[in-house]
Amino acid sequence: MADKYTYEYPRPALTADCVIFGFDGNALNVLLIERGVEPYKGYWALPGGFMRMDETIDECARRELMEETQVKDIYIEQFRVFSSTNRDPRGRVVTVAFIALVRPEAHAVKGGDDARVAMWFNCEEIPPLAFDHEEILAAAREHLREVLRVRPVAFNLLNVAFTIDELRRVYEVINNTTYDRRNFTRKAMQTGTIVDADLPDIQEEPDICYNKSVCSEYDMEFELPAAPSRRRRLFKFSKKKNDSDEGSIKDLFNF
Amino acid sequence: MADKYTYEYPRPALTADCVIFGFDGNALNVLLIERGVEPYKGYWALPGGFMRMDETIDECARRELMEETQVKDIYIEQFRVFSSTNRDPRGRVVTVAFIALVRPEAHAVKGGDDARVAMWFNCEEIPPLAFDHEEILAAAREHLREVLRVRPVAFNLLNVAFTIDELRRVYEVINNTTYDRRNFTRKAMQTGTIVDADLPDIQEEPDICYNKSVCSEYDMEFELPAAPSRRRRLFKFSKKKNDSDEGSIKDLFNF
DNA sequence: CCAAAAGTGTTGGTTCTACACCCATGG
DNA sequence: CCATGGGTGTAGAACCAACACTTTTGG
Repeated sequence: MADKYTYEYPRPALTADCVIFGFDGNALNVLLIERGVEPYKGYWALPGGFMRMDETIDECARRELMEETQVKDIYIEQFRVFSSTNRDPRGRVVTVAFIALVRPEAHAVKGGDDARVAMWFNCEEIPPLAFDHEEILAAAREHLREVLRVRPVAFNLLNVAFTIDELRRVYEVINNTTYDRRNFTRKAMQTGTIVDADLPDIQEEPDICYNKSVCSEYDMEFELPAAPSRRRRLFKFSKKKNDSDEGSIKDLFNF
Repeated sequence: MADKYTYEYPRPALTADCVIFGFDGNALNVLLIERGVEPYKGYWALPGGFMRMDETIDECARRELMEETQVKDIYIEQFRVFSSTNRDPRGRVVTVAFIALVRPEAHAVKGGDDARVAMWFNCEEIPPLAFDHEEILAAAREHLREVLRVRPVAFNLLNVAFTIDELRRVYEVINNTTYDRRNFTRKAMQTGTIVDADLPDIQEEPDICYNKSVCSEYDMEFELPAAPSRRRRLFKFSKKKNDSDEGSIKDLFNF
């Protein structure tokens, strides 16, 4: 209870906040937590918490994420530090914001282990949030859009095996547009980023989490979708770049 | 001198480190500072420093940058937090890493105002660096490559008026490849991201710093390149997106 | 049986790549 | 006068956008 830690110069408190995105087959959702204490008691907020001295900020974010979702195999990446001097009424708190993408399997959220109430909200129907979390959320959606152009992250919002229409819907929701079904299908297949998932592939590797920096242990504790009753064509993500598309001009100036 | 600041829980120190990129017409350079004190005395390091309690981390980075380059109109953007528990032998220090892009005008660096020695290094010939700065630098180069695909940042490495070949060289150096001169020219012009700079354009706006989040005051204290003796065709950056290229399929899966 | 969703090809227009010569300038 | 760098066009190949009908499945 006593203030035990002293320093020569003032220091901010450091936290990690996670914007956890999920996809329910139609819309993009975000996991929020209801605050049980002041400040902002009763408001919804992004899950997050203080960094410990024996962990990195990424480990901190992953720990918070685990507490909320109970799922290991998750894409997570930091995207921005928020450090306005007045963003927390209790004092100087700097937060590192993360985005996390979880597969539908993890959508069943047990209330976090510290008795907080967690709930999924449609991205388009967000209640007022605590602190500057609305700003963080808006930045997260923008970041997700950008990163989707540069790295194949969409797959982390789907089960390992998915239909093309599910994938297309993810792209549509994130980019807030619509795509022609046939053209999308052709493009996705001929670029070689997805392959049939029916049979385990030759040259097998864990095809999970494609992350630049922070990368977790792989897990694969998922079960094949119970009884594929209808014969829908299932795909999975494939890392393979199919041709020598290095440094081609057509990728330039696509702002 | 006494330790005056006490907290209930331990807190890390928080710093901002800048990877300052410059372009000399041929290669990509980075501005480094020689450390005058332990630890890593005599090593080269990224410019950076501790955040004050009355500034954001972005203001901190900009302040450090100003001290080194004396230039205001600079593109700067945070890109990653580095927080390994042992990255600084003096204790727990978390750093927010930034990339900054400066125009050739700023290349003449006066040694920083605190008597530190600052020097430009070719990106391909970097000496051993202090702390984890080599890792930060490598991440910065990777980040620069990614952001170049998504936002028109290359122009911040050139004078406001530039030739197409200069622009092409910037792209080549960052992406570590080469482009056909004619094809690059055609693409750059027909996408409408550059326009002739000869005469001040209609519909004038300050065409500086194109930055998503952190954005500075504009300045424009540059002079036209002394005596354009040969008639080279000069261009400048133009924000204009020329057609309805929103949500087109061809931009997808370009990993 | 019906409604809803998934699967599939073609065509015309645009864009990409690969490639070589001329002109202007500076030395 | 020569060397260098900057400027410019075309033709064949690949890709993109727009478009409608059939089959399957679930209710």
